[in-house]
Amino acid sequence: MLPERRAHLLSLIIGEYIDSAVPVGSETLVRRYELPFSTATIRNEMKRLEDEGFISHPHTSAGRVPSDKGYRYYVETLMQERDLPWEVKQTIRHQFHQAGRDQDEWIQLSASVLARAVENAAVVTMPRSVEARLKRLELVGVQDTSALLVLVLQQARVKQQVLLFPEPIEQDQLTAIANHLNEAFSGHSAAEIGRSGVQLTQLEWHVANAVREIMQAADGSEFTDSYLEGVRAVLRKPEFDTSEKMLNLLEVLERRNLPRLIPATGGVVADGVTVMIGTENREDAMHDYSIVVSPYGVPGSVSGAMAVLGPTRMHYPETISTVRFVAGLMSEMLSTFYDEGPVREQEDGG
Amino acid sequence: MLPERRAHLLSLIIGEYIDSAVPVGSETLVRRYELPFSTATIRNEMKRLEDEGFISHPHTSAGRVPSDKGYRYYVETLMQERDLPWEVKQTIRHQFHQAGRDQDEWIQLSASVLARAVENAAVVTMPRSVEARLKRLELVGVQDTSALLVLVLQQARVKQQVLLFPEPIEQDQLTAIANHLNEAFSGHSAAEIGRSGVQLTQLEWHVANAVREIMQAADGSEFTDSYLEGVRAVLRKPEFDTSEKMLNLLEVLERRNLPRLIPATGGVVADGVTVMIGTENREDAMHDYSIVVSPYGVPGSVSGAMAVLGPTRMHYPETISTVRFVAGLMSEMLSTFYDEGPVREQEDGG
DNA sequence: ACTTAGCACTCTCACCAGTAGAGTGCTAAT
DNA sequence: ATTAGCACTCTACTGGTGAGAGTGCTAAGT
Repeated sequence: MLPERRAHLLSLIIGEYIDSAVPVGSETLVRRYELPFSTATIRNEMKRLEDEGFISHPHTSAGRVPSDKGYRYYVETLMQERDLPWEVKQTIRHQFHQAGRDQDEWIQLSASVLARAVENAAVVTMPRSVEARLKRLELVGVQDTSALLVLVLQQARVKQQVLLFPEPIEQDQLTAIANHLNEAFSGHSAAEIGRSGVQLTQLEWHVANAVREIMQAADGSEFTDSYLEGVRAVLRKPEFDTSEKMLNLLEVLERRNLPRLIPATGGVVADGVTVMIGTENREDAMHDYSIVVSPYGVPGSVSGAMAVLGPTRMHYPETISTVRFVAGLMSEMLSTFYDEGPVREQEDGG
Repeated sequence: MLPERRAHLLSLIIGEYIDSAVPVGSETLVRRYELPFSTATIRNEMKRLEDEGFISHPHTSAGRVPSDKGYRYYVETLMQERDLPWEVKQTIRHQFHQAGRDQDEWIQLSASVLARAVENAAVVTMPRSVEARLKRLELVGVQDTSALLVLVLQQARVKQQVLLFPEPIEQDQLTAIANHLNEAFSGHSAAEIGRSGVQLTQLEWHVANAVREIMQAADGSEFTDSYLEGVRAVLRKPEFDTSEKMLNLLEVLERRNLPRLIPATGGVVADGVTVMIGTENREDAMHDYSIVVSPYGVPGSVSGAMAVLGPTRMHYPETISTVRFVAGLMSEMLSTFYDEGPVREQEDGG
C-alpha cells in the first residue's frame, strides 16, 4: 500500500501521461496541478515510485512513464470508476436502437459503437450457445440436383448450405425429407443425430449427414466468429509512429489471433469486466497493449465476449465503464429476443 | 506508338522498378540486361521517354520511375499476359476446394486466396441478384411473443430476423401465417409484395411488412457486403514506409469506401478484367493505387466483383491473370450451385 | 544520323559535430 | 522533511561535409 501522497502522485502521473502520451517530468506536474511542493520533492517521490516499480524512465533525461505495475495499481486502487455521463449513454443507446435486422448485425454494430466510444479497437465475439440443437430444418430446391438446406438452431441461429444430390429431385420429395427429419431430429444435438437409430432412406441419410456436419461446425466455431472495429482509431494514436509498430498491431489483430486474446482470465475488476495490462497478456505480441473484456449474454443460454484493445496507455476508467455498459445493453437486447423459457423448449422437442 | 527500342526500354524500366521498388538508372539497366548500348544512349532514350510522359524523375539525380501513363502503355501494349503456371492454378484450386459451407464463406475465401496469390489487398463483393425475389419464408417460434423469420430468396440467399409480436402466439398460428404468405408471395419481389391486393389478417400483415423491408434492404445493399483480405500484405510493401501512408490506405479501405471503388468502368483490358491505374481512379485518395477488377457470377442471374488493390507499382500481368482465373473459378462454382433454370422457377411460382 | 566518352552538375543520404532543452539525482542548507 | 542549486545525461535538432548515384549536355567517332 502506497502512502497517500505518493499514491496521489502516481495517479497524477498516470492521468497526465494517458492524456498527453509524453513522459511527464516533475516540473510539468507541479505547474499543472499547482502542487504545494517543489519540483525537487516531487523528484524524490518519483524516484521512490520508480524504485518500487510503478513508473519508469525511457532514458536519463526524460520524464516518467507508468509501468504495467503502475497501471495495475491505478486500475485496482487509485482510479474511481465513474458512471458514464448520461449523454454518452444516450448516444450509445441511440446508435444501438437504430439497428434492426439480424443478430450478426447487432454484434457488428456493438463492436462499432464500442470502438467509437472508447477510441480504440473493439472485438465482439458471436454469442455461442452451450451446444447447438436443431430446431427445424428446411429444404428448398435450387436446381434440379441441388437444394438449399436451412437449419434453424436454438437461440435463433440460422445456418445454411447448398446441398448437391446425385440425381434430380423434386420439391415434393425435398419437403417430405424435411418433414421426416424434423420429426426425428428436432431438439437434438449433433451428437444425438449421429447416434440416433432412426430408419432413414439413402437421400434422408445424405441430408441428415450434412445437418450433423453443419451443427458440429457450429459447435466447434466457438469464438472464431467475431467482429473487429476501430482499427484505424487505435492506429492513429501516437504510439504508432512507425509503420513497423502498426504492422505489429495489425498482426495481433489478425482474425485468427483474436480468439486467443479474448478468453483472458484473472485480473477481474468488478462484475465480469477483466483488464489485462501489457505483459499480463499471455501472448508476447500483446505486451505493449491492454485489453478490457466483459462477457455478455443470457446466463445459461448464450454468451459471448466484448473487448476493447489498445495501447497500455488507455483511459481505463472510461473504457471499463463503457465496456460494462455496452455489454449490459447487449445482454439486455439478447434476452429480449432470445431468452428461451423451458416451456417453448418442450413444445419443440415433442 | 513507341519505336521498338524505346518501347522495349520502357518495358525493362517498368519490370525492373516493379521488382525493386527503386528508381532505375541507365547503368543498372545496361548492366543487368546486358544491353548492346552505352549508358549514354540509354540516357538519351530515357530522356525522350520522360519528355513523352511515360516515366518521370523523383529528383534530378535519381533514376526513372514509371508514370501512370507508362504503366497504362505497358498494360495495354507491352506486357504479355502469360497464363498462370500450372502449379499456381493447382494451389489456388486446392485452397478453393477445401471450402465448404455457405456462400459467404466462399466469398471470403476467394478474397483470401486472391490476396495471397497476388500479395496485395483483395476485395470481393457479394454477388447480388438483379432483384431479390422471395422463394419461401419460414416462421419459427422463439419466445412466447417472438419468432424467427427466415427468408429464402432466389439465388439461394437466406435472410433472417427476429420478429416481435404484440401478443403470445403459438407455433401452429405461425405455421399457418407462413403457409398463407408463401402461397401469396412466393416468386414476388419487394415491390410486388408491397402493392399486392391479397387479403391479410393483422398478424399476417405485420409479417408481410417485415418481409418486404428485409427484401428492400437486400436490394439496396448491393455492393455494401464485401470481404477484404490481404491488408497486411499491401502494407508491408516498401511504399508504406511511414505510418501516414499506411493510414491513408487504411482509410481508402474503410468498409464504406469499398463500394465506390469497385464499379470502375473504362480501361477494359480483355474479357471483363478492368485495370485502373493511379490517377485514372475517380477517388482522389486512390491516386497512388491501382485496382484490377473482374466481374464474376452467372450471366443474368447473380453477379459480383472481384478486385485487387495495391500500389501502382504492381505485377500487372500476374495480377490480371490471377484475378481472371479466380473470378472464373468462382463463377464456375456459383453456376454449379446457383444456376436456376427457368423450369424450377416456374415450379416454385405455382 | 546514330552512338558514345567525358564531364560538370545536381540532389540525396549518411555521418558528424555542436547546441539547446528537458529532466534527473545528488548535496547541502533550511 | 523540504528545497534550492547545480552538475550531469540524454535527446532532438541543426548545419556542414563528402561520397555516391544519376543525369544532361557537348563534342567527337562511326
